[in-house]
Amino acid sequence: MDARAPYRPECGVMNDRPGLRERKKAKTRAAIRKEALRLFREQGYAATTVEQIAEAAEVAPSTVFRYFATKEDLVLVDQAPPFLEALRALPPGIGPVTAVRRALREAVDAQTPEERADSLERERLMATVPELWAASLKGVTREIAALQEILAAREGRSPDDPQIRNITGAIAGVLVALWFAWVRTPDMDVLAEADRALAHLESGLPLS
Amino acid sequence: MDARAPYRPECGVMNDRPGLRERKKAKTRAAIRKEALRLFREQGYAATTVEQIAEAAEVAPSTVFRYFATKEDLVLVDQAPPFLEALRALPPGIGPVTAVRRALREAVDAQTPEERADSLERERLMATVPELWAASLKGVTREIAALQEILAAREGRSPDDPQIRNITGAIAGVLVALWFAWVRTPDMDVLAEADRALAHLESGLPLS
DNA sequence: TTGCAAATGAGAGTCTACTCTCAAAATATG
DNA sequence: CATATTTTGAGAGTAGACTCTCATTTGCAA
Repeated sequence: MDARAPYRPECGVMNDRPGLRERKKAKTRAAIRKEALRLFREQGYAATTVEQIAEAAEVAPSTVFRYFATKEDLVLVDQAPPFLEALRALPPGIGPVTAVRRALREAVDAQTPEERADSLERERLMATVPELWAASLKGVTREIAALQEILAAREGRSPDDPQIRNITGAIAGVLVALWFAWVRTPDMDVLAEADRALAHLESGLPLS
Repeated sequence: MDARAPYRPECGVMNDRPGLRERKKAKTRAAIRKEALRLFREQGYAATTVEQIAEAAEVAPSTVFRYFATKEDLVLVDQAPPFLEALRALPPGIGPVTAVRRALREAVDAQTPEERADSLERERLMATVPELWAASLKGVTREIAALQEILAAREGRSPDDPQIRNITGAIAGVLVALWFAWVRTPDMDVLAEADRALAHLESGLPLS
C-alpha cells in the first residue's frame, strides 16, 4: 500500500538463478502435485482427501490451497500443449488432418523421454478415473476450441464454418476414441496408433 | 421379513392403471427433476443446493435423495435413447454413417413435438452449463460405447477394431462439435444440421 | 546482524452433499 | 371403519472442500 516500493527482491531482475525462495516454491508445488497424482492413482480421486495430500507432501492443508485453488486444479495442466504451438507454426497449404499428424509427431519428438513418460502417465491417469475426466473437461474443450481456430485460420475460414467444425470434431473424436481404447490396452503404442488413426481419417474412413 | 407375503398391493399385477400410489410417485419424481433443471438453468448447477430444489418441488430434502441418489442423477437420463434402438433395428448392408443418419431421423420422427422440445431443452441445458457436461459424462461415454458395439456388430467386426473405433469416434466427434456450436447459435435447426454434418463426414470431409 | 516482506502452519469455521432414524401421514385391503 | 404397509417430513449427524486469521518461520537486503 506504499507507492515508494522500497523493497523489491525480484523486481524485474530476471536473473538466471531465480533465487532460493522461488526455487523452493516451485519445488513445493511440484511435490504437492506429484503426491496428489500418486494418491489419485492409488486410491481414486474422490477417495483422496486434501488432508492426505498435504500429509504426503509434508505441508499444511492450507498450503495446498495456496498453491492450487481447487482440488481439481491439482490435475489440470497449466500450459497449452506444445502440440498446438507446433500446429500454429506449420506452413499453410497442407490439409488439416495432415497438418495435425505432422504437428503431433513434431511435438512428441521435441519431448525428452522423461517428459514423454510423464505426460503419458498423466494422460493415462486422467483417462482411467472418470472423475478426473470430468475435472479435465474444461481444459479439453478449450484445447479443442483452439484447434478449431487454428485449423480455420490455416484454411482462411471462420471457426464457425460447418466444414471446419466437422473436421475438427472428427479429429478430436478419433483421438478421444483412441485414448479410451488405450486405457483398456496399456501396451498399445499410442503415438503410432494415433498416426495410423489420423491416416485412416484422412483417407475417408473406409472399411477395408 | 415374512415368507407368507400376506399383503402385496401390486404384486406383479401389471394393471393398466398403476394405482394412485405409483402415479403419485411418478409425479413427485417428475416434479423434482423439473424444478431442479429449472434452477440449474436459472442459477447454475453448483450454485443450486438440494435444499432449494426440495423447496421448489415442495418436498423435504431427504425425499429428493430418496428419488435421486446423487445431485448428478437429477440431470442424467435414465433410459437408453431411442436412437440406439432404431439403429439396432436397421437392416445390415448399409454403411455406418448412413445407418446413423437414418436412425437419427427415425428416432426424431418418432417423437411427439413436446418430447422433441423437451429433449432439445434438456440437451441445451446440459451443453450450456459445463458442470452439467461433466455430470453427464458417464452417460455420454456409455452411449458412445453402445454405438460402437452396434456399429461393430453391423459390420461383423470386433468393437475393438481400430477402423470401427475411428468411425465411431468421428461420428461422435462431429455430433458433439455440432452440439457445442448449437449452444452459441440457438436458432440453428440442429436436426437438419446434424444430417448435413453426417453427410459431410460420409463423403470424406472435403473442404469445398 | 537487523529488520522487512513473504511463505507457512495451526486451527477454528462455513457450506453443502449425503446418511440415518423415527414418528406421522397417506394409501391400500378387507 | 380397521389394519397393514409404504411414503414422507423433520431433524440430527458426518465428511470433506474451501476460507480466514494470526502467530511463526524463512528468505532477502543492507
